Amino acid sequence: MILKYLLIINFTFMNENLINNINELNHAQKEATFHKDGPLIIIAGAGSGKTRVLTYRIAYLMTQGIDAFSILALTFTNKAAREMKHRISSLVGDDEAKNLWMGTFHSVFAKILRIEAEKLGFPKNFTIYDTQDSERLIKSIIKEMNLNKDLYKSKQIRNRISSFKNNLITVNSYFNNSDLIESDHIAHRPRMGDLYKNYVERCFKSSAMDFDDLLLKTNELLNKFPSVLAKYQNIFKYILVDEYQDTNHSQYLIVKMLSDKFHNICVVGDDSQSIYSFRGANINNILNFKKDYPEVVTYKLEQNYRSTKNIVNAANSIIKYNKSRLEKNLWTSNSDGEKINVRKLNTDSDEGRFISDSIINMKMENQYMNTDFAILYRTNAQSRAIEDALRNNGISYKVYGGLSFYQRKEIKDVLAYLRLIINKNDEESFKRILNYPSRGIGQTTLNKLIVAANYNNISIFEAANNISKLEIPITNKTIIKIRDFITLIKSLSIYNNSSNAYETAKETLIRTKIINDLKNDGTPEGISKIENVEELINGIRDFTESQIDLVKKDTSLTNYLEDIALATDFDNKNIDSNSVSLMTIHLSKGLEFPIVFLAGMEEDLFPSPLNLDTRSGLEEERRLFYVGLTRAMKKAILTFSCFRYRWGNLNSCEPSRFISEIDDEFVNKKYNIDNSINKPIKKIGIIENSINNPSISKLSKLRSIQRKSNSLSLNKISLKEGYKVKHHKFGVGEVIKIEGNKNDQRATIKFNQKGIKKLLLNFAKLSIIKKTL
DNA sequence: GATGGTTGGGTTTTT
DNA sequence: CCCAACCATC
Repeated sequence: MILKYLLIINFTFMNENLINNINELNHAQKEATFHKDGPLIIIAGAGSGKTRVLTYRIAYLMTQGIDAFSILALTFTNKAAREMKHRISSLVGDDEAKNLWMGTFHSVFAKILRIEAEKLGFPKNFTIYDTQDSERLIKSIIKEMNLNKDLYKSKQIRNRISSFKNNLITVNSYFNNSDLIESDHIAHRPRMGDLYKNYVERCFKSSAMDFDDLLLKTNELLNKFPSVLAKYQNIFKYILVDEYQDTNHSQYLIVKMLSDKFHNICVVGDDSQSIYSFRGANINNILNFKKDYPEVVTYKLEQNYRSTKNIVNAANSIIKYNKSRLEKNLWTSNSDGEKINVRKLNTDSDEGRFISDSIINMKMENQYMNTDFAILYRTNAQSRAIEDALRNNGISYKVYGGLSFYQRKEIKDVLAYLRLIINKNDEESFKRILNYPSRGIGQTTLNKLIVAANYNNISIFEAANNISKLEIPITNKTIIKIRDFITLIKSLSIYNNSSNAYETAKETLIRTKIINDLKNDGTPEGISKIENVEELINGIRDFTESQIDLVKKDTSLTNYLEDIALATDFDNKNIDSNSVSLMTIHLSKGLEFPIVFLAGMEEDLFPSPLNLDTRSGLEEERRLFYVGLTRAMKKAILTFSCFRYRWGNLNSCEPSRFISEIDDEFVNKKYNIDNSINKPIKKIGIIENSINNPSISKLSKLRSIQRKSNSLSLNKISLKEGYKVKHHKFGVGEVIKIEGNKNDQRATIKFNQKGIKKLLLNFAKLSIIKKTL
């Protein structure tokens, strides 16, 4: 009904292309697409076409005379934004689509903050600190404050500050909150508040904002300046938020304020796919949306177009174990497909080998391409064993995430120069390169500069710039070196004033002699560093060249740095590079692949032991599993190993509880039948997988057998007294005594539940939980 | 202040 | 296992 009505009215404004596309939508999708004014929430199950709805909805709004400039669409990744924009361009034309405000929260509001920065006391050219920068700064503040670094762990402190910021707890509100102060006292961190205060001040003095600041300062801006709020409220007449289940409180408030005038707020999400609580995401934002907008209209997209029945039903059967969720019934009219396969392997290397062998076999049998396969895992560290196997089999692959390109040391060093050229107050960049390449200015001198800067309440650069006036006790010889450094930065800065990003970057490499330094290194690592730096420079060239096509071209270094500060690995992704994709399940959100391997389905790995303390923690792990499984279109294969290397030791593992949570009728748990009797360590040598699976190549069998001898000898876990260990039957305990010779070691272990036991290490299935007391 | 070697510590996920 | 931080030496 609605559809008919709208189509008749609007036919002339919508082009045929758009009409044809929209006509393919199902009823619920159409309704959500055509909902015009007022708040709406779209609960969109996995693979239910939410991106299509969002895309068509924006295109549709544009045909209804709504100016592209007044539509704000917030996505979870920049890549998603770019793809959506591209798609909309093809529907309504590039001229209009390019005017849409589209991007991640961080990138959109960074842009706005640059425009409004001065109101908050920041210069327009503020630097964006990534997690590493923040942590380094916190580390140095902890040192300066003479705090015990075992109690004040920089990483933990950063997380805590981050969660303060994401919940809009400023330094002032911290000091007014007795609960927070008390909890830090209990945690033996009475100086937490001062630490927080110092960190905020140092960022300010550095003219830097961290990731959380981009949201916090936006809140501050909109709260403190009603005229600014009004301005953006009027600009953004229609606001759309994708992946709403993963927004944090700070983001929630921004959206709420901006949409307060027109109430044209559309949020899309799936509570079952909320997996980012560790960075402050609050699932209640989606669960309680109705409370904020009583007039909200809810649409549910429940038909899955992505996966087979077996996959959808398996996923449903898992998620029902979660207590808190919105009512939803995901279904599909796709074919049954194959059951979910579960495979048991000996070791993590066998797991990798099984996966790569399977890929080869499936490619031979079914003409799959490498790009049809994804290998997903819980932690980045798991990629190594899989990579080795793929490499040995000559399968090209690409690992996403992990240490990103821009986080590599050599890249950060070059970027530090570029950042300092733009913003001389940037403390972290200054510290990074003051003595890189080595110019004879050491830690002692740096400490003196920091003290002087703090004392005079100026940035380190200023302190170094005024070194003689400040009477810092530094020898003349060193002062000359510092002056040279300052002059270098200043001269590059002047050069940059009349050059684009590419020219400045090239000039920087020449004048700083970084390339010479790397060339002198000569090691393979050094060579790869040179290659990386070259890649960076090429990237900068591409950036400046791509700007030339744009209407508002901006080839400046400032613009480039802004661009990469919020870039992720995905943004540089080469989509048609014929490779198998490896990534964490987190990163796979929003993607789909015909064939998905979920590797490392083991207790103590997935679910992560760090999330098992709370019900909500476990439920989030389960949602993560749900996300992983629902990436698969045709086939999902779960693998787990009996033994896995962890920090250099071979540890025994047990299958993840999630495997048994899948309803039996959708799973093929072959390993149970073939291998249900013997499990002791002596049996490791048998390559269960190869025996059960004739399709695995002989070559691989040979390799596995060769491997076997290794496995056995490596199996002796190097236990020491005081270690905490876990036994599959006796539970957690502590090693009291080790005796016997190398091949016949026995350990006396005091188990928490089952008392003291003597175990033969050759046979006991033990895994190390903690190496010290 | 640079360098090289040792040790101890740490792995969840990321804009 | 892999890194960073620390220490001892030049």
